[in-house]
Amino acid sequence: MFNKILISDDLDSINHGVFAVAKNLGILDVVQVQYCDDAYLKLKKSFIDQSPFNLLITDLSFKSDHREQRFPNGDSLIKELKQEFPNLKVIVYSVEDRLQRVRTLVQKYKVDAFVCKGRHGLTELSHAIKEVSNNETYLSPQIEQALSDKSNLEIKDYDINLILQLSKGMSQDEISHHFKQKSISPSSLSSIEKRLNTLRIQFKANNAIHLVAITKDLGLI
Amino acid sequence: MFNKILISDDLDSINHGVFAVAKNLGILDVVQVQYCDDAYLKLKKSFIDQSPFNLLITDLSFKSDHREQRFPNGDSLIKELKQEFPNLKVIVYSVEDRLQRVRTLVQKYKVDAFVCKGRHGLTELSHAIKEVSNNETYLSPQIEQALSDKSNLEIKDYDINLILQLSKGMSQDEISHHFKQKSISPSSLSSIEKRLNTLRIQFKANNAIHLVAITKDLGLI
DNA sequence: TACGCCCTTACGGATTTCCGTAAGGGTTTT
DNA sequence: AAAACCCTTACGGAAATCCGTAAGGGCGTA
Repeated sequence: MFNKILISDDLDSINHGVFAVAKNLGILDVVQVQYCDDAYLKLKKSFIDQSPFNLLITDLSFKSDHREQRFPNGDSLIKELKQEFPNLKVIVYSVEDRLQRVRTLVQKYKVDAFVCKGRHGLTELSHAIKEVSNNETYLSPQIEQALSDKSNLEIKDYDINLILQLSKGMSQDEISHHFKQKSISPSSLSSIEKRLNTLRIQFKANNAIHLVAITKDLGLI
Repeated sequence: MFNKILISDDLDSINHGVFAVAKNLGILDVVQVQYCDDAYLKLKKSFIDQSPFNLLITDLSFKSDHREQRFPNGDSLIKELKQEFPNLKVIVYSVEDRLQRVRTLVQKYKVDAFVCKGRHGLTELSHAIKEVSNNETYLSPQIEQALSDKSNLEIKDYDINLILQLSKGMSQDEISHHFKQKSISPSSLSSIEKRLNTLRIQFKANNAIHLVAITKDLGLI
């Protein structure tokens, strides 16, 4: 079991519960922060001081306020940490349960567990901590399928970027110019039309508006 | 101060903290539920038994699971309760901080306080309980402006419905037919175009796609 | 009543999106 | 090497959108 862990969540109400769970598992050294930047600094320092944290439990979305932040959300923090401290275990504790989001988190950033805040979030979190301490991974039941099989549509960064530009109000023609300028390929209007067409089919969208609405709901953009 | 209150939030981690706050204020009878339907039943019963709850603290969004629910979210629960038990005080405790959403909650449903879950959510909640017990209302600082002045664009239910249909993939022509069938006025294609045009201007949207994306972000649809 | 104002609706043209076809280039298969 | 395949791009027509103009009706005010 871990002996020193860090909890990062902007909501004070949540920190409450997570702290209790950690203490319940017999973890003595439990530190809490409410900003990703604070989490980073505390982790960095702990490694320099040769008394590193073993585990980070973090939320994904953090409300922004007056404090200027280098890491505006959990995603960016995790990305940096996993590069700098590959041995640090990371558990995501978030309300996020959209498969696409979970998938990128787990596959790209290699988080060790993903627990959904929910009616039994704390129970699941407790399981997760145990599993991760045994070098296993853990996913909340409702998102276990996120990694498996079919639903694994091949959506490339290009596609996401494309839909994102659309959602920002650019016409397909403007996007074409924009891509040409940034030398993103394919950039011809025709190709963009074609790509959007296949995306519409994949997502069963009637038109571009529908496509944007759907992918927004999925958390893809 | 209240002597009997009900807390309704699907997240176990949150209930933790809210419970602590209530107890801290010296409230003896604090009951927790994780479903809106349970909240409704407990409230109903308490009134029948002549020992009514004085206050409901509830979240807005509840994850749906296997249990079929009459009230899928806090909004619908509040709407019903305020009709049936006008004397019951209601505090919303939610991460929601989009002004448009707050506004309809406060203006339409007459909730007594709206507290945003945040870094100091529990502190604010404590304030709110005190204020409401003195027949005052309370809004978290970051949303106080929600009720005041300018930002009060006149967006009617019709407009929201219109954009909603758009986001569901219907063409403007289809929406026209749909409205005619449901005798929603105006229903002509021309009027729909016109209305969308003014909405685009209001929201500074370049086109319909942009409009849907913006209003989705605002929580309007 | 007459006038002005606003809302609904119709119409027409410019622009954009949607969708099929097809040519050219690169890679893989046979 | 030829064939098959995939991807990018071009083109053209149908459909939908965007946008201005204008006619008619309801309502309040002078």
